[in-house]
Amino acid sequence: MRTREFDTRQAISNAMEVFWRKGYKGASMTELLAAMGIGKGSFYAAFGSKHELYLQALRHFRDTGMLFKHSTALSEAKFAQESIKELFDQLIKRTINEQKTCMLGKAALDFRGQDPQVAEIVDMGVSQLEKAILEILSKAQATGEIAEGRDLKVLSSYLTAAFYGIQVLGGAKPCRENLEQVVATVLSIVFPSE
Amino acid sequence: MRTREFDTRQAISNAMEVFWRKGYKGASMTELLAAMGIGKGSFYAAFGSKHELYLQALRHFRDTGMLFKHSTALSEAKFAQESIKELFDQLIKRTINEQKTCMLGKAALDFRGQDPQVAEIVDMGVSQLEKAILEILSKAQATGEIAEGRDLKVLSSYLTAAFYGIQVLGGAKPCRENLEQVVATVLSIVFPSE
DNA sequence: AAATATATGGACTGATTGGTACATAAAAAA
DNA sequence: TTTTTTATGTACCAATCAGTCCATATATTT
Repeated sequence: MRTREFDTRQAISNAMEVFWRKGYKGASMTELLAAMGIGKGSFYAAFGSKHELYLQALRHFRDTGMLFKHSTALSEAKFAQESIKELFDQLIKRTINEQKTCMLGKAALDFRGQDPQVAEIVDMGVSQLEKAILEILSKAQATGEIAEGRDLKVLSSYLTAAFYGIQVLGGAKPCRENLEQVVATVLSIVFPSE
Repeated sequence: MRTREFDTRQAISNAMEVFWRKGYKGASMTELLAAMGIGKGSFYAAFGSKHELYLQALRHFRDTGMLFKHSTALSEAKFAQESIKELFDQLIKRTINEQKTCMLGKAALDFRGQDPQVAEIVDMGVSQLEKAILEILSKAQATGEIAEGRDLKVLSSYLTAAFYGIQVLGGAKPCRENLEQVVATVLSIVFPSE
């Protein structure tokens, strides 16, 4: 036996960064290998193919809280409105400053109806976001912050859609003020002011 | 002189379909030429490069009402709510049935901050959508369908964001019923029921 | 009808694509 | 220490990539 000289997790993480920035087709093996810091031999022994690596990178993105950082901290905030606001604030910051959008959302558009494996990962990821939001809203409903009788599942889908819509709008027109106003409008239906 | 044997506009339209389905990198010249029905010689004489063709395809998409069909009919509907509802209904239909999303939105994510030429076309296209929505809302405000004092610019940005968000959500989770509920939620803030 | 000018298709280019084969290196097991 | 087993780097592969070149075809102009 001979031990592996690289850290698989770290390699996937580095590859993810490349896929995130350049997309699947845009990322060449040469570039990926350079980012991972390994040679072809090691790569194909460990991962099998570029496509397989991409799936791993997507899963890594989904499972390491890249969608929204500090999700637990978010859901532990006192008021749901704060949590959700914070989620969108982070989103705007990333959209404007880092010019990065959710890798899963991009994958959803790139592979729509073409790759069942990608579809499953994306579906799970989006469901995860919806579920996290739903949990926040549920607590809020329990404490009276949100009125009884409102359909929280629909609301969390609604917020998820808004989450992605803002990324596309921000990609096309990176104007912070505009995005903030849109967010305020989005939230006004979840948390009416009067 | 020798006259051109193909219709430039038609060729661009055909190429657009390929780019629309497969993206920039995903569309090979071989495929594009086949769709356009011309040879390499003619192509490079007429268009110069793949990138140039892509820009033309994007402009074509933007300028031929691919975003939402029958835009004039939409804005001539009696009630704004009907028009906007129709816009989103068409969107859901296309998202679910044809699995096609707005080419400009995809371009915005694919090229964000990387290609100024693409950025300009996308920006114009999105502005065009916002403007069309704004016009509908303006008429609605004039007739009292929308209350005075509401910021229509923000509302139209909000609806545009929703427009794109629904495409991503629908790409990830193609469930018609869910999308319809989300649309209902989106519209409820623009047109409150009571 | 001859001259001109441009469109056309196909052969060809070098670079790059993702992926394979294999000889060697090295660590664990014996 | 020797054997075994796997990791590694490199040379190599066919296929495909976008793009060039050019001889030929064809329409317009004279």
